[in-house]
Amino acid sequence: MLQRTKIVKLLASEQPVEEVLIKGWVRTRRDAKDFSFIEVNDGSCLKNIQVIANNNLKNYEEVKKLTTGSSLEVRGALVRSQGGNQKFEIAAAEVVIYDMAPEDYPLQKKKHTDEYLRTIAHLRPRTNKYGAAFRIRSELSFAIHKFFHERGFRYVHTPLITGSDCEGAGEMFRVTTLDMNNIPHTKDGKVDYGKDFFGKEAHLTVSGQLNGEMYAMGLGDIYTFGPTFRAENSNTTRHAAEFWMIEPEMAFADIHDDMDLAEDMVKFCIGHLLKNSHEDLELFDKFVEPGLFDKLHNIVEKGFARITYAEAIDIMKKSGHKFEYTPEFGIDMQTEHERYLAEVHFKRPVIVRDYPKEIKAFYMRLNDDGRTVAAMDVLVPGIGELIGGSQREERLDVLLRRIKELGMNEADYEWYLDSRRYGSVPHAGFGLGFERMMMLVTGIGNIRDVIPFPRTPNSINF
RNA sequence: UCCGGCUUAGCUCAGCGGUAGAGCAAUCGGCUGUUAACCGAUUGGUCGCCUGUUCGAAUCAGGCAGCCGGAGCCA
Repeated sequence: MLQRTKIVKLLASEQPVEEVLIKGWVRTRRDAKDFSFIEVNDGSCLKNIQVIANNNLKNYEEVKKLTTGSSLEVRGALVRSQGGNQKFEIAAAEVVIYDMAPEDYPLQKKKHTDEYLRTIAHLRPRTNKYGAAFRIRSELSFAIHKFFHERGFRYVHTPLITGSDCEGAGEMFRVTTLDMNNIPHTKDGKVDYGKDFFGKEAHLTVSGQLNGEMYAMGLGDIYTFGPTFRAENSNTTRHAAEFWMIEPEMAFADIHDDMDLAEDMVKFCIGHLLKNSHEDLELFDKFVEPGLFDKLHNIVEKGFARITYAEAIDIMKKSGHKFEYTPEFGIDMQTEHERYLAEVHFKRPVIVRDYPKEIKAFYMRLNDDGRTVAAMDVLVPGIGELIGGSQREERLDVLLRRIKELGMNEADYEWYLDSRRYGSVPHAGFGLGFERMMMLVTGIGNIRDVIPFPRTPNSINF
């Protein structure tokens, strides 16, 4: 029984092969006098393989009707091509048609806009661009795991449903099994979550960090890589309600170890893609972001700039550049500031650290100056904030003081505080938005186009 | 959520007060080792929805919806 061969393997062949079997979808068909050229793609790579279907095939009349999008298998010989655009092609001995795509197949053999393809997100992986994008997405995921695995980090699965409604990273989606048309109430008129599935309020996670820290305190170096949910009404090209995040956490590490890890990880992943996804990346360098390869090589080869928040403010003040929001110590950095630093001033990724404590989360470690925290953001050209991280506050008394200052409920964090009560150690970590990294490496400008089925406000099709 | 723009054939768009157009796709035919093939013909639209102005609205005004971009929030 002849085994199916993936097209990527056939196209890499050095020699003709007497008999091969391929299965895939028709991208386009062109008729010649006594035969038909069929371009077949099976998703294993960007390129199609050209099939020569001669009129001596017993179902040639059917083959001549093959439309774009139809599915088939072809048995035949891999032979050297007479045409100039490909080394090998398949001289078909048998073509078995699985399914003929009717004339209303929505994908034409021409360029479609991203906006249109978003309306048929279930079919867009069959296009060159989206096929390439999602092969890259797969390869990038693998690179992330490879990077951490090689460094001895353990992969931890933190929960997606959480009982603490105060992780402090944005609006959360409620998880409930209560009947929305018949909600139970307590005596004082509030919703009685005691009758809900978990016996208390539950939400989808906005971050696995707090759980991740607990595992770093046991396993040393860990990372999470999973879906995250934010119910923010954000309508931008860089936000989705469901996205994937990578969150490493290192025990016995400070903010500088954290920055090193972030920079190494970004460089490793891009290096991996340059090596393993070159053909797919070429499409993006050619049609999506001219100069993409230069940008990626630049990131891998040059170090990231590293400055403090105070220095960043200073650079912007002295720049003479006109900002809509004037840079002053204490402000939260705006998109225009991040872009100026990464795109105009440094022209490469820049890590900003030591932010005023007022604009950062409670768990970030208070610096000796008493007014900044050991937080760091990695800003990259074109994207803005790619990574946000910090050294965590390991001193129980300082952490408790911060929780009080911010008016948070200490009782909600008892389990978290235990890590500071029993064998507390300096530790640090960060969060990386996986889709933003996808945007960085492909040049794709909209987060909706780097995630298979995007979820954004008012949009949950497919 | 705020600001701006867009919505006309399956797709991409033109038309901007006088009864709807192009290119591509599709369909049919022709030619051809072609390569987003080529040549010819045909099909295809209550111009997003509602209301108003006007003798007359795709075109002007108002409202609504959807989409796109920017901002905020952040990953």
